Amino acid sequence: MTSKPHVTLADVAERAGVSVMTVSLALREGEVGRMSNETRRRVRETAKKLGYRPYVAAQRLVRRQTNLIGVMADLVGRPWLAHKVDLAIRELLGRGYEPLLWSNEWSSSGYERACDIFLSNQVTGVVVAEYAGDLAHVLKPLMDAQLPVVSLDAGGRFPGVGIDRRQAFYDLTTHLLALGHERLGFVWPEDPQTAEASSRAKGMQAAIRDSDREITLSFIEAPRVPEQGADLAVGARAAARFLADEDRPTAVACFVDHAALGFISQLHRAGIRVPQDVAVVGFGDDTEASYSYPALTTVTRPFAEVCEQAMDVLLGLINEPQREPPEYREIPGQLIIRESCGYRAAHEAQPDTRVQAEPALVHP
Amino acid sequence: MTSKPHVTLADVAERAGVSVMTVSLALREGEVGRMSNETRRRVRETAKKLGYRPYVAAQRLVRRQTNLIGVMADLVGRPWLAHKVDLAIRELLGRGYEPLLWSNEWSSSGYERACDIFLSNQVTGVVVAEYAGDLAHVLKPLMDAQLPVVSLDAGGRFPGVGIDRRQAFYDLTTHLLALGHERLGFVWPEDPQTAEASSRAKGMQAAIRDSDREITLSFIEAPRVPEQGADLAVGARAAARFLADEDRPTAVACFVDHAALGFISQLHRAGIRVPQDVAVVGFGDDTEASYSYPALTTVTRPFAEVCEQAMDVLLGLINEPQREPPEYREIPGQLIIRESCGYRAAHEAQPDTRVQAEPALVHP
DNA sequence: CTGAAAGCGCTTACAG
DNA sequence: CTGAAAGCGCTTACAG
Repeated sequence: MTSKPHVTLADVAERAGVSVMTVSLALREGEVGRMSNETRRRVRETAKKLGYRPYVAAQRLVRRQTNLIGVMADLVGRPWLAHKVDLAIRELLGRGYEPLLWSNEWSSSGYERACDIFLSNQVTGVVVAEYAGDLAHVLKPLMDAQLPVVSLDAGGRFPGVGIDRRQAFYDLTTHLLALGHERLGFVWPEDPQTAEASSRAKGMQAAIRDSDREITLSFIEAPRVPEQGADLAVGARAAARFLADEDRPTAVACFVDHAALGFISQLHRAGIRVPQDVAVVGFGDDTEASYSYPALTTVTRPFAEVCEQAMDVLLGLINEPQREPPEYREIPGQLIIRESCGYRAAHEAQPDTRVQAEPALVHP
Repeated sequence: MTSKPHVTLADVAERAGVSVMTVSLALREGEVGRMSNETRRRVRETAKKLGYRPYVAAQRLVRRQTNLIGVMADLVGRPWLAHKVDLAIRELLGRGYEPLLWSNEWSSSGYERACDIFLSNQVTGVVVAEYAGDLAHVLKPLMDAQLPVVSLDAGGRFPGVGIDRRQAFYDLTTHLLALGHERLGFVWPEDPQTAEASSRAKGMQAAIRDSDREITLSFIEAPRVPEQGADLAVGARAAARFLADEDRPTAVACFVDHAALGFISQLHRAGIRVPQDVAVVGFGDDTEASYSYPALTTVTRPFAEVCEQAMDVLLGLINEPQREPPEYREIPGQLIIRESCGYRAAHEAQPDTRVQAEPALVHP
């Protein structure tokens, strides 16, 4: 109603009978000692009584740097992306920064709009939490502005930290081979990048090479349609192709847990048992993976470490711009053995069981 | 590197040989006609060449109102919350506002911090997308500042729009009763609110009353631990209680889809078939619901309508503050019949099938 | 059609 | 220990 609905420094100053400058100083945290305790106390009390809150737009205008960090991600459709962003933002807040979040589905312009918003808000750095094909090109405005950009498990075109998918699939494959499987499958979405070219496939192939055995690896690619639950759908579509195959693999690794869940649901529907007829493993250790039946063997995403280290990298870029930026590096996850690969009899296992041991059962 | 890394209006003005005022005017969208096309063109070209972007902090400071809307939610743990927030933000952007998102897990202070941030940024309105027990108390600072607050499916303590859970469970129950079930169960998390007091239970009881039959309804409450996948865990824990029951219900309605999925996975593990031995239904139509086995009978959340209408309410509160705020209202979802209630033989059904018809099979 | 002045709310120097 | 002055980048009146 009133034309000036908020309380300003000047209001507090007038009420407390001091200057604006004194109020500003009194309300600051660190600055103890330069001011009489009596004045400080009186000012703070007045500010509190009036419900004063500093207006950040004014603070940002006058300070040399904002404490804003742009965060680019897709929040929808993949629960673990929201989780990753959540952890990253907590790290930022813990270091005194504030997040300016932009999710690419919020506008049809997506990344372009994100860059606009970040630059118009004078962010001091940017976290890219989402891999996209032409990232380097799309983020050019940020590079032109010489903004520090960090990749949060979004590929190695920028300094940052990510998850080692090659290692994950190396470990999954090694485990499946130890169980006796000789015909492996790999489920992957039809993508700009082919299944063979993925780091996951390279991990599988390396494990096969290291086993010194005769192993076949077949790639099962299924179309990905942009929709809610796209990964589940990829798994379900891949199952149709798998079922049509005459010489089926006995063990299938899916590129993410949700694909494995979609894959398994279609096998069930076709009367094929997991793990008795086919072993299935995923990647990511999504919460659904431990509450499905059978519970999914998978590899964790070490987001906590990834986020912490990536934010360290970002702060390094911000605070020491003259230093050579570090290389993008990857952190390995942890193999979690549950029911879906047949390591334990299904009825023994608990949904939450996290076994880290040598395989005991051997597949035919 | 340079102490003034960004281009300002003054820079553009100097380069184009006009005043700051003229640049400001030339760069505005609507203001065509008041300025010579030649000047406008030259200024815009110069601005583009220099890479000028207005600094929003300065704009906000000088304008009477910001175009910021605070959005409070939990982004993590429940994929559909991210989806809801996503839709709401798209609505906001389409109406010329910008979102200032705060997720309650980002800080231990949660809501309190959210209010702080919103007020410090001088938002013109707030969307509350997350139901929490003591909401009215926690949001008091917002009310004190006379900010328009809208509930986005977050309960009726504020004007806004939500989903009609009572109707959803009325419809689910009516369907189960038509299938012949007489012993029903309702899975609910242990909560400040008891199962009996929930609007879901009221919907079930109303459907039972309206059926004029002798129906038993038992409440299966299970502890909820704050963790990733909490709803799945509630379902799994409820299953343990269900299995220990001597006189088990033949049909169980779970408060959300994820609880149903957790519930079903434990039944499978115990060798109990769904839907042959027990019918299970959920609520929400999460993507996992259509890709599970059996695919889940459930009720949709009409988030698109909810978000659109809630944002209309918010804009009404902002633009006509003198008018009486409208009542909180609820929109019904749609019953989606899939495999888990035994309506169709499991092997006939497709994961995506959305049948809207009278039940044909009768239990038991 | 264009410009000089004032001011949004705050902080950073610099005086006293 | 406290205050008056200048200014961050922009827009809103108001002159010419």
